[in-house]
Amino acid sequence: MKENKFEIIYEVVKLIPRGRATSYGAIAEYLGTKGGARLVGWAMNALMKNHEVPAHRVVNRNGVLSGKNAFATPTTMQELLESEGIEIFDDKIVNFKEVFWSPSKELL
DNA sequence: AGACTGACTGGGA
DNA sequence: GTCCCAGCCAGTC
Repeated sequence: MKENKFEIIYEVVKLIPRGRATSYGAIAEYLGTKGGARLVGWAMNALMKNHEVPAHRVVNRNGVLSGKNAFATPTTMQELLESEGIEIFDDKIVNFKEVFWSPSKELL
């Protein structure tokens, strides 16, 4: 299954602090696969079954909830983020810059 | 095996 | 600032 990479992604996503959010590129960079940003998204797709992982904290570089459609409902992701204190407007994080969490920098 | 697609990103126009 | 093109890895047809 080669889910080894996905496993790392799960670990990183689960390590995301509450009220924070990160981008696919940040995780990809932490994994060492720069262009693997899509891979992260693909991993999230497989992560769907792993509801133990807060995938709602993972958004694209623009801070847009691009993967909201992967959740139970397109509004689930927004509801979860708002529930954690993150402000969402038009399916995108308002203060994304403030809630942005870099794994390779803050995690260390 | 070859080609297309996808929760993406970066650089150039 | 926005729009378009090319690159990346993994999975599916």
